[in-house]
Amino acid sequence: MAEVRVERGPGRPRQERVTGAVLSAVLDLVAEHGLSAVTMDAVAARAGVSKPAIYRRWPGKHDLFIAAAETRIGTLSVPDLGDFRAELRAVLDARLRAYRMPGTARLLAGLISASEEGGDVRGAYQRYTTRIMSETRKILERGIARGDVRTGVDVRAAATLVAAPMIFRLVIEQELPDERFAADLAELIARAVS
Amino acid sequence: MAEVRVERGPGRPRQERVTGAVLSAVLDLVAEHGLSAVTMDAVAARAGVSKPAIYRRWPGKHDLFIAAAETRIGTLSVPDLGDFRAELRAVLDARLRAYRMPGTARLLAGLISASEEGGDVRGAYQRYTTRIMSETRKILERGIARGDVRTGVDVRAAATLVAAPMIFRLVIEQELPDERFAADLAELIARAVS
Amino acid sequence: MAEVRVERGPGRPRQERVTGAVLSAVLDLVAEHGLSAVTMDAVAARAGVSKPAIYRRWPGKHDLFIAAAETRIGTLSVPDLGDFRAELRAVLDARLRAYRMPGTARLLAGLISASEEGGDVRGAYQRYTTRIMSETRKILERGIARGDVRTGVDVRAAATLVAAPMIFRLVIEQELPDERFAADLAELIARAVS
Amino acid sequence: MAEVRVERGPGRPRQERVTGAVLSAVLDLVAEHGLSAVTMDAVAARAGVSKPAIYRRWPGKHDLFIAAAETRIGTLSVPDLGDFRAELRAVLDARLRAYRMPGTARLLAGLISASEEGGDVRGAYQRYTTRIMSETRKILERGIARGDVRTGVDVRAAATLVAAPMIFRLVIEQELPDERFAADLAELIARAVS
DNA sequence: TAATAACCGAGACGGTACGTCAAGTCTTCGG
DNA sequence: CCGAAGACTTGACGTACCGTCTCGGTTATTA
Repeated sequence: MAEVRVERGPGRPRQERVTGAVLSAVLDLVAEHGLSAVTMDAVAARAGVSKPAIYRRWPGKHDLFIAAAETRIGTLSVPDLGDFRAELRAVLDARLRAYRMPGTARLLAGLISASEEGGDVRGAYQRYTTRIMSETRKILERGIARGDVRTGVDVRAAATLVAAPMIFRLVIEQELPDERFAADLAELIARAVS
Repeated sequence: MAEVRVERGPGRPRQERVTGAVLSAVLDLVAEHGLSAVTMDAVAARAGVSKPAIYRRWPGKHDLFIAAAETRIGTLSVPDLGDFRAELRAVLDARLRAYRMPGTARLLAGLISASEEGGDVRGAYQRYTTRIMSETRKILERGIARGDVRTGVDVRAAATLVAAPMIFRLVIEQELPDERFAADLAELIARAVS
Repeated sequence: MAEVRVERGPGRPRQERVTGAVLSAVLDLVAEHGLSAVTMDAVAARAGVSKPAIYRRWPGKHDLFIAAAETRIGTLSVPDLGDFRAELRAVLDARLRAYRMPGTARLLAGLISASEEGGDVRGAYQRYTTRIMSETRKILERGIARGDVRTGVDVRAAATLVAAPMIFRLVIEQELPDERFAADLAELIARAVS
Repeated sequence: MAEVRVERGPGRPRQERVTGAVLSAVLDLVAEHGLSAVTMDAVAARAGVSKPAIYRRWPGKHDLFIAAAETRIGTLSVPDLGDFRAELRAVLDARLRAYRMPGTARLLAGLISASEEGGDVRGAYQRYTTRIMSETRKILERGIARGDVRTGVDVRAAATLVAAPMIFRLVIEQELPDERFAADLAELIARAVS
């Protein structure tokens, strides 16, 4: 049984319960009472956990926040549907569902502010944004290979064109994007790259 | 003769000097030392002004921040250049110059977090975002009238498509947009709407 | 009408109304809402007067406070009643009536704190305390001359013995002195000095 | 063995160091620079302690001040000397020494103003004044039992007669009481009650 | 079986910023 | 020059949050 033993030092092991409870406490607080309610004390209280237990896991508030946000992305991988337009719709619809969950606008706002204020948070944040962009780049490249998408298209610029508008509507315009908006976007972007 | 009198109540009038000094102090501090350096005390000290003088003008930190950011937009009005693509480039270039000013990424991040945290800030913030979108809508409508832009295009969605990517690159991807990016965008968007 | 003109420089003369209104405003505020309610703004508002109008008359808050308290002493001069004990009762009764007016405890407390905090208030304050002591010294000296009071008695110490207990009861013990207390005091002091 | 356990709740216990340092900081500041120098920030700095640590122990400035003053009384208990006059001198001399310590006048002034301004300070202040009066009452009652003091004397009034003059001289007359004054007082009071 | 080490909740701690309030000065207008 | 109104500086107030530390006590691994 030694070969499956999880590597572990001496002493009492960390309780998994704590990690999960803290992350959902952050998400709940953001959704219910807004960014300013996400106090370390509030998180600890809500999670039924002590502050040191939190700081043992994340070095600071920003990192915790990003970790909590990360649980909300859900790595969608779009299968080859044989058609760029269809795959684009799949990506946008998946994002639409994610962004329409309660509190997402606040979550993104917190993420942005965390990434700007905290000096040591870049790594975690980069991981987050990269994950957002990657699926789009994949379908674009697949489209180019297939011939759906023009050869000259700059993949990175196009990916930004896909990812940006929905976040913009949510965070800057402060409105919940809807089906209609996703459809309009798909139409515009499909024309842009073909 | 009374009709040209500047409306003014009794008592000592507010000094314009103060308002201006405070707003630039905010912008300077953001650019030089980042969001977390924008302390009310720091702003007051930098502006050579007292804290109460600030709170007389803005109810809280968030409102002040948004007011400061508002001075950075500069209402560009693009003249009719006879061609949608040219006007689009003009808009994107203007924005590019504005966003490449030092500290703009931090400013926008602060703006977003302020708009999300503060309960009584919506008004000022709405004014801000509206101003960003309006010029784009104008050139789109002009293009539709002219025939450059196809009739079926949803103006609002298209305007979002113009405004979003550059802010996204700056604030989410945390990279300074460049000429090349602006050109790519113009090409993509022009194709999208024509 | 020129011959009755009070000597006066150029410009608008001071309105007597203001001085009186300010002094009573201080007394009213102390009596009704306590020491901490005596704000210069509150005084100005209550008196229907502007702050500069107050500062033209008194150099600072402490001086104003002492001036207001001074209006509450009322220079009693006890006539020769032929008997020290009777005159002592007259003095104590007069003081009793003054101290039982509403807000006197607070007034005295403010006076003490003003005299301790303000560096330039000593003069006005000395005038105040001197006035309190003088009548007692007079009846003591009259008693000595008359033979009611022992010759060896130190007048100043005895005067303190008369003045102190009632203020002590009011300000330190925080209780309203009554007839009974005045009578007990008179008895004790009369024995002490005869 | 549980019965000797010091009662202590969970969590990090308060550091006694803090409490002591704060109280002496208050006394030092009063003695050295006067009442107006007793700022919460100054106290915190002087004590090498943070402001919140102070507010955890005392609800406000007034309460802190009174607590600090309380450490200056020192419960003297006069032993039975067989003679009222001697015990009276002992009490007055003890008080004289206490009042001649530097800054005591300011301390008492602050105490009085604190007790009058603060709404929730009565308890602590009552404890303070009671302690001042009690020793005097004891020697009076002992004197009555012994026959030194006449039976009809109202103990409370007489106790006030003992406690009041020295504080009066210090705080109202603003003069340091001396040996001579104590002797005069003892003589007068002894005659008053016998 | 005992020792040891890391965990846990609770909560005090230093530091820093917040937004407010009062004192006293200054500036504008009008009388 | 006086007066009302009110903006201004200065500086203290009391509160909130962050991240750390210190308790008493618990749970696992190692000796």
